[in-house]
Amino acid sequence: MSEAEVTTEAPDSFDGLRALLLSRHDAMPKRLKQLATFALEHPEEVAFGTVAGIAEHAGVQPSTLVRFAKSLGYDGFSHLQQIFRDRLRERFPDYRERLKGLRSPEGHHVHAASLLEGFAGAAALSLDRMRGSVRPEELARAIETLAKADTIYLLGARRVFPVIAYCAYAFGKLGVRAILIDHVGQLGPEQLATAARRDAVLAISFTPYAPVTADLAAGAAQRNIPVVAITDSAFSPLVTSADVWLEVAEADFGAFRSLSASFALAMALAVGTAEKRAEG
Amino acid sequence: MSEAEVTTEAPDSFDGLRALLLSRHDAMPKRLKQLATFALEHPEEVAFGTVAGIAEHAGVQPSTLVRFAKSLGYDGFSHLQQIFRDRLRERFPDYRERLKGLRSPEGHHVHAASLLEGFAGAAALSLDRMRGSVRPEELARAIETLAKADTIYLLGARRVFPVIAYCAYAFGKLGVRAILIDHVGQLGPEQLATAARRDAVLAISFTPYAPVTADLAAGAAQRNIPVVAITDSAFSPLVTSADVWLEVAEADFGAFRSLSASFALAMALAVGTAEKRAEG
DNA sequence: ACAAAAATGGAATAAAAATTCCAATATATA
DNA sequence: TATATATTGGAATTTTTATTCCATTTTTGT
Repeated sequence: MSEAEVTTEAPDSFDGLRALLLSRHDAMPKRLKQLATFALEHPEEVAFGTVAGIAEHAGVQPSTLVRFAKSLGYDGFSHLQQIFRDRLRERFPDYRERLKGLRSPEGHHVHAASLLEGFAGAAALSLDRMRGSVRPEELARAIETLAKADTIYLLGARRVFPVIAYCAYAFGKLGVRAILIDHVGQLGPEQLATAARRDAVLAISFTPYAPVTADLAAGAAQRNIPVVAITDSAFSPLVTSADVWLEVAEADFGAFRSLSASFALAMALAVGTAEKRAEG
Repeated sequence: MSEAEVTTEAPDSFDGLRALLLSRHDAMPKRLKQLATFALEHPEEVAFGTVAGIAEHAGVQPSTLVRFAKSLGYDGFSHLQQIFRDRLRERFPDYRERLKGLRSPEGHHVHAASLLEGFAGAAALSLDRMRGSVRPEELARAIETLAKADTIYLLGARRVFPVIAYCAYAFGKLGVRAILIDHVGQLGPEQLATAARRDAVLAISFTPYAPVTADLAAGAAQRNIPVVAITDSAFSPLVTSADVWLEVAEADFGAFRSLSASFALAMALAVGTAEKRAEG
């Protein structure tokens, strides 16, 4: 930056800093831009971390952090960090204020926010419950089964379709061959027709169990294709078809159930499978 | 302290620490008692301060602070300070710590159960963070925008496709007309072509932003179709196209980010929209 | 009141962290 | 394409911060 520069900036509030970062962002050199993004995405890390630690996480050199601070008009990194710390200090009273605001009979803000709280709460509860219901040995067996398979067929419909769609993304990223049965044009059975014994099916279904999923899983089991199932109770139709099954009971809020625990479990299966394959 | 002591304490949560401090308080020597009181009255100062600074404010010697920490069973002041910092950071310090421990220190194999813990932890962390980043007024505005729309077009690709797919399910259940842009046959632009001013677009995109999503959202904005966006930073290309945008920063574990917070937010939007319509 | 043990203050030392500096690389300008 | 200019990486240095140590004071138990 040819030294100098800096003109009149160095905002002393977090909001001011964010504004400056946003306005300058496009004109910044690569590494500084990287830091700007990182700082806004991980403000607590900047508040508490050390130059070395933050630099590593953000993928830059320590010196770049100091330069970054100076280019914004601060004395050095420590000065910049102060802004982030001040903001965190303020957050406690802020939060209390916000809760107070929530109760105010101003109507819809309140309601919208409590909806969000409700869904977040249900998700957190589901995650917590899962600790008790998924047994490590079963999980390990499920991973083994998937790891041995040539191709993994992903089966799930309606409410749980998002989970299985995400599996397709994750397996792809991990280099594991997987086929998403998406039922386009109601071609589910045909999409699964090529599956053989050396493959495996990962099926997910919760009450009210979508008939397609149960039927296709049963068909696969009859053809001796290994089936790994994620479902919500021992009464699920998937259980009879499955070689290994994992139990997940999602909590609900209003009419809608969370999917958070299922996602976490699905991701663990995907990464576990990829790791297992890398080993052997 | 005749050296020794310490027995089995060193609580790793703030609440545990407070309990210990209160129970021991009466039996403590003068200066340590002074510090116990100070620490509980000025926790943020302990979280952010330096040994010298805190010592001065509390009216003791720096060495006393170190002694204080050790008498509670910690390695030293820095260790004690960590407890205070974790508390300020969020209410899930255990998760953060656990995540740190789980992150494979290179080549180290993480077994199945800790994978699951890791993903569950990332999800919980994301949910908790969302409390801070989504502002109730913005959420209410987003809901209003969607409630006014005739048809809602759902836009999201790759990693976030599951979220938008779930929105399609939820809106359908709730009797809200919504169209999922699923890009089958790369027909995304055509699927969105019928959208008009009286409609609205709900778009989701996180880093690395899928170009289609940004492009289609920008196109919609140019045609004066209201756009509600869920994204992860102010730098997102969606921000420029959006009439209202909501910020969600998902935590990651290994190479994969959680989607839990996004799901909770999407569900809140869906239910909020349906309720708003039912009202008037 | 006396000895023994504990607690304290403060300087000395060690450890950790921030900052500076310069050579190497990349980017823009003519 | 050549030259100037900006950017970056990384080691060296300085500064800050935590910790240790020991002499002195205070407290405790007899």
